[in-house]
Amino acid sequence: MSSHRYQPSSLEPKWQEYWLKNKTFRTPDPGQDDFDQSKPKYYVLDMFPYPSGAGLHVGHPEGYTATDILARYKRMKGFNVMHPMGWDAFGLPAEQYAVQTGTHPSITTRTNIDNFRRQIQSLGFSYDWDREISTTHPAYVRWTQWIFSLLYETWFDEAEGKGRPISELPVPEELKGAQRVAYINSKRLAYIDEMAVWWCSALGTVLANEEVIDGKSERGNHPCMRLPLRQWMLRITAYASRLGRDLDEVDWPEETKKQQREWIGESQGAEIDFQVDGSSDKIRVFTTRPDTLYGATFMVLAPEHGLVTKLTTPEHAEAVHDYVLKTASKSELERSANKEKTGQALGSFAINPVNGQKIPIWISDYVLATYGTGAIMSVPGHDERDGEFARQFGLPIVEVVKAPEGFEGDCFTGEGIAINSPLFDGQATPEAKKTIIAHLEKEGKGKGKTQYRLRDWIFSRQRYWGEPFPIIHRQDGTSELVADSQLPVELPDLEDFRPSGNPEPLLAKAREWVNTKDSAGKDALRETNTMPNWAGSCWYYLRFIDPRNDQQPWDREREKYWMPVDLYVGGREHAVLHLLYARFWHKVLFDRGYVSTPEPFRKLFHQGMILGMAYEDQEKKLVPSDQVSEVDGTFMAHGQPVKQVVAKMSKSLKNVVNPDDILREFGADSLRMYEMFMGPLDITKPWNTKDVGGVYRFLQRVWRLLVDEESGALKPAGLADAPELERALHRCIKKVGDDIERMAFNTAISAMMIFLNEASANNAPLLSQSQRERLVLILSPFAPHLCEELWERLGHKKTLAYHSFPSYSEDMLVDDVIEVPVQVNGKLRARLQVSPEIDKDELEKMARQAVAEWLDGKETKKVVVIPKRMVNLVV
RNA sequence: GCGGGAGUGGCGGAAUGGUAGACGCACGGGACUUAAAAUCCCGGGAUCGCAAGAUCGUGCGGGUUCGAGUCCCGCCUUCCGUACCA
Repeated sequence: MSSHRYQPSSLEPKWQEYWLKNKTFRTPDPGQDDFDQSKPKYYVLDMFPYPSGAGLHVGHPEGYTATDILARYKRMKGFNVMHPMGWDAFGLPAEQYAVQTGTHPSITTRTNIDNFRRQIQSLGFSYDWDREISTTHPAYVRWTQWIFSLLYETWFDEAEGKGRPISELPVPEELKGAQRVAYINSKRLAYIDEMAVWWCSALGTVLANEEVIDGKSERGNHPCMRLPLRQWMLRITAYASRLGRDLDEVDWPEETKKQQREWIGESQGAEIDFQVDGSSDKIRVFTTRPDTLYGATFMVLAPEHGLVTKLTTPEHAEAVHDYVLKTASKSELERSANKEKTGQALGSFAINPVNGQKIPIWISDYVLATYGTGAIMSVPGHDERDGEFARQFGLPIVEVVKAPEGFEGDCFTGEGIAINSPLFDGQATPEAKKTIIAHLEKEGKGKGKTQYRLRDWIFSRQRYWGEPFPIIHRQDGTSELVADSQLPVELPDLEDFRPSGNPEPLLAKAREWVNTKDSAGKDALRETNTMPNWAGSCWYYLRFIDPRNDQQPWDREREKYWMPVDLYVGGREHAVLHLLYARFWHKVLFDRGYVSTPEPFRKLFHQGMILGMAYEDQEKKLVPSDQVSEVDGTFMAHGQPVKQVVAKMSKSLKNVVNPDDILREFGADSLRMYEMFMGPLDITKPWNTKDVGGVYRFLQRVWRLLVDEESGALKPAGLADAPELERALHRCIKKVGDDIERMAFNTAISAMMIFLNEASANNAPLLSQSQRERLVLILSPFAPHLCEELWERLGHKKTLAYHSFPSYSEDMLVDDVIEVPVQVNGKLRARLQVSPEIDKDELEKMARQAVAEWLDGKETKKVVVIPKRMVNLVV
């Protein structure tokens, strides 16, 4: 056995230590001595991880390797590269672990971070570790609270369409004292409101709308219910329009932009007031089809609507009460699963503002309390749901839009010509909308309105392991911010983290902490809610720019230089949550002059999910991998054959791949290479450990090409660049560079394998010193440990990380002889070896000769000759 | 229901409208070895044929084109997202 084989286990730690010790990847900032202003900047960011107890899984290194290749490549291309890593470490798992074991979340968090850092460093990523941050660190929490304070001190000026300091808010003069305070509070971007929110008793907290799916918590899948509670809210709706519009300006996947647009859910329409018959009450509705107002034959309120009790007549009271109770007890899932319409008449009537008709008022759970005004005008002739409801309960249907010829179906929901609408009969839908809106505005009965699906962000949680609010409640019922100089408000120590089962925040138990003084020195109480764990990730990309600044969240000059993030890589699961919240905070910071760009992330890329192998028995049930064995090429479990399929990695299927194991067997460079070689970065793909051997062998062959395995000495180099290899190398350099730029890492690796195959073929000439060096350089972003080692052995004293990426010349890309296919009637019949400079007529002549037997005696109708590509003869 | 991807060998995948299956895995054969591992070489889309070769072939059916995996129309399957948003 040769003693100088490629040994990642000894070579990789050596270089990881070297990089850390020499701070190879420290990034100088503007204003520092070693900062080079002449270079362009490149900020490449990973979505930072939540450091879970389970450690890294193979999905993490996928995105991290991609960004690392880009970071290393851009450094070699002469960019100042910002490439940081940190920890999104607040959140429920650490707290749930504390409930089970009594270990304080801060201890769990520290252990997990240490483990994550160790694992990430063992993969050789070129992060600037001097910029490491954790959202849980007091020096970070301080500025998260500072941004909250900024939100609290900002109001949204509709006229200017931007956030402004609360001190500039025009307050009506007649408002004094408590009224004045209440008015100001009602305009803040951070405000307290009582509203129906999702409460999850298993998690012991309320959740944001975005965190609840089908009535179950996104995390843990626990049932949630709606309760009216007093909560901190962030006025993200004020930015709805800009959050939608500015998506046009960023280079993001269309799917993601679309998801955000749909989440924001902008729709144009009108608000219309319906007078209640015999009462001064009005019911306000939102509709996107005000042109169908003549067809509104009844109204439907959400069961939770505030006027329900008041508008119920005594003879309907019992039935209405029953219906409201029934709705409240139904889970969201039951509500949406059952598409059959249910409802209950209230017994009272409203007046259709355009024709004075008396129309009945109903309640039904198909009208959502949380959208629009929680009430609708029902137009059963032109809305599917209203139509179903009307047929169910025998309510009148009036046609007010002419359906096109040949339209079949009960309900025409498209645009058409207005009929049975005296004010605008004959008008097309868009025109009719304008007419009716103008009419309603003149009468004071309605107005044009843009409605958003987006709700304000419920920002408080009742948990422990999150940022406390920098808020103090005074005795008189008013509140004040904790002074910036007093930040951060740190979490009190707590021993018992069990949820109380009621919506009382956990921090309320910390009596000594809660009791405090206000700025006037009077007894006061701290806010006991904590922030959701999105808070820390809303601005971490800004803190990376200036992570140790204790005077301000970041230096403005540095921010101007580094922002925006040039490339942001992370999973699709954050398409609406994190990415929308972060954009919102960024826009507020922009309006208030703290950042220089309206959008934080210029280009966004989602890596695909990595799935595991799984086995399916004949009943199509998945069998855990440890019960499966391979016998003569077929997979067997419990004596039955099973089929190999792909499925999500999960503990229960026993198919989770641990990067540590792969690393031990093949090394970090192979793991990196394999993750990139699996396929395109953005697609879902199955992990197959056997395939890692392929890239491992490739790296071994690179090693053997340069190093004598017997002696460990560098093999002799060729004296000059062998021309055929030189051409192949130029082609490879071009392909690798182009493919890195377009993030097609799999084909870049394939190109290097092709070059290696040529360079190590039996009759291949020796690589020259220059050729070896260039090979090492282009491979180095992918397999940095191996390449640093080879670089050193090639005689270099300094890291290759800042050496310029090899260049290629165009005329080296062309071969002396190329193969040109000849087709007859589109079918391949011959191949010609010709010079690329051959002229068209000559090529045609050669082609005719080559396929003479196919042309025999036939007349050529058409000849297509594409120089350097192909010849097609049509007979 | 709606929206968005994707369907190419045994598997992962590659192909600016121009030689389909690069590269890798697995598999088969061979070399080296006492043997194995490791390494190296050769071969693999299907069908027919001893072979040269021929025919078919990128989910299915049409179309555009000298030429379609790629573009257009209509389906099927599958994955992901979303769910009464007025």
